[in-house]
Amino acid sequence: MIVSTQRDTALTRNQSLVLEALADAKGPLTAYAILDQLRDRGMRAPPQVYRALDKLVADGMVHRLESINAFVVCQLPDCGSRETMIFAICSDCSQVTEIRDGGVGDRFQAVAEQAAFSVHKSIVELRGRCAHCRAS
Amino acid sequence: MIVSTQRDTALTRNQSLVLEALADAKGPLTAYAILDQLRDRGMRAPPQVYRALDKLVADGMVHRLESINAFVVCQLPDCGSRETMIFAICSDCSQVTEIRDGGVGDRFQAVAEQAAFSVHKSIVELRGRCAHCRAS
DNA sequence: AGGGACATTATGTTATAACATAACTTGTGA
DNA sequence: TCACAAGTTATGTTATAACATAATGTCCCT
Ligand SMILES: [Zn+2]
Ligand SMILES: [Zn+2]
Ligand SMILES: [Zn+2]
Ligand SMILES: [Zn+2]
Repeated sequence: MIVSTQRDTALTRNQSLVLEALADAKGPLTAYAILDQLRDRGMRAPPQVYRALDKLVADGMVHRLESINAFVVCQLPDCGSRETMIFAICSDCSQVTEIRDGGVGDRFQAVAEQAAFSVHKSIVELRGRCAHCRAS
Repeated sequence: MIVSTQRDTALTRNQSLVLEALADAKGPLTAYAILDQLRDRGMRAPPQVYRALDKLVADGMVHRLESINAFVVCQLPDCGSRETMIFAICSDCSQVTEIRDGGVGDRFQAVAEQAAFSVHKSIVELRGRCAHCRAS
């Protein structure tokens, strides 16, 4: 039921539907899972979902998890910035914790500089087990 | 803690072919690109390539790049360990530089601990431009 | 103001490309 | 004959190309 976006133009219907699906989900969803979930609200084909996701990701309201081909709603404020985020993805329950850590980004810049590489975007995904799954 | 790899066992024919293809390539290759390249040497279907890749990745001789669904031959010694590697992937020419940096892994452990998350594997992929592409 | 002409943006639809694995069969050597 | 590598077929999963239509905005002319 989250609708408010500080950053940009108002969301279109499809964008709102996709964002709502992700916000209501307990964890990340694949594009096709979103599609299945929204079929009875008019979503019919992959491009509709992917186009909505493109916009939401560009605005920092949703993040793509590269290692599991899935999408998760942003958990932190001000993710439109280009700052490095760390995603801790539980291999058991697939729940995601989003962590902001400025130091990591600085470190990447430093090591990349040694390799004469200019960093535009950093992808950091930690695979492991969350506290809940370790306890059970 | 189990750290044994099958590195000392000889590679099978398909494994050798796939490793050779990746070693000869000037950048990462997708599984299907490898398949196409090896058709005239007997490779016929995706499972053959993926099974070879599974073994080479498990042994640390090849790395999977999650953000581009491609594979690259290891550029550093002793990658069978669980140490964190950083992959700098040029968005222009797709060439990859593999960087070892122990500090980053320690940092991940620290921030994950704050979130009660136990890290098993770290994925770090930097997207940007290599020196050569920036110059041209 | 009102109404076309045009551009722009969002959406819908079909088809297919690209990536990955399940399931089964066959060969091969200890 | 048992295990395992390899081969084969089919299918599942993720993502985009290509084209068509609808909705919206913007301009100019009357
Ligand atoms: Zn975020
Ligand atoms: Zn968990
Ligand atoms: Zn390596
Ligand atoms: Zn380059």
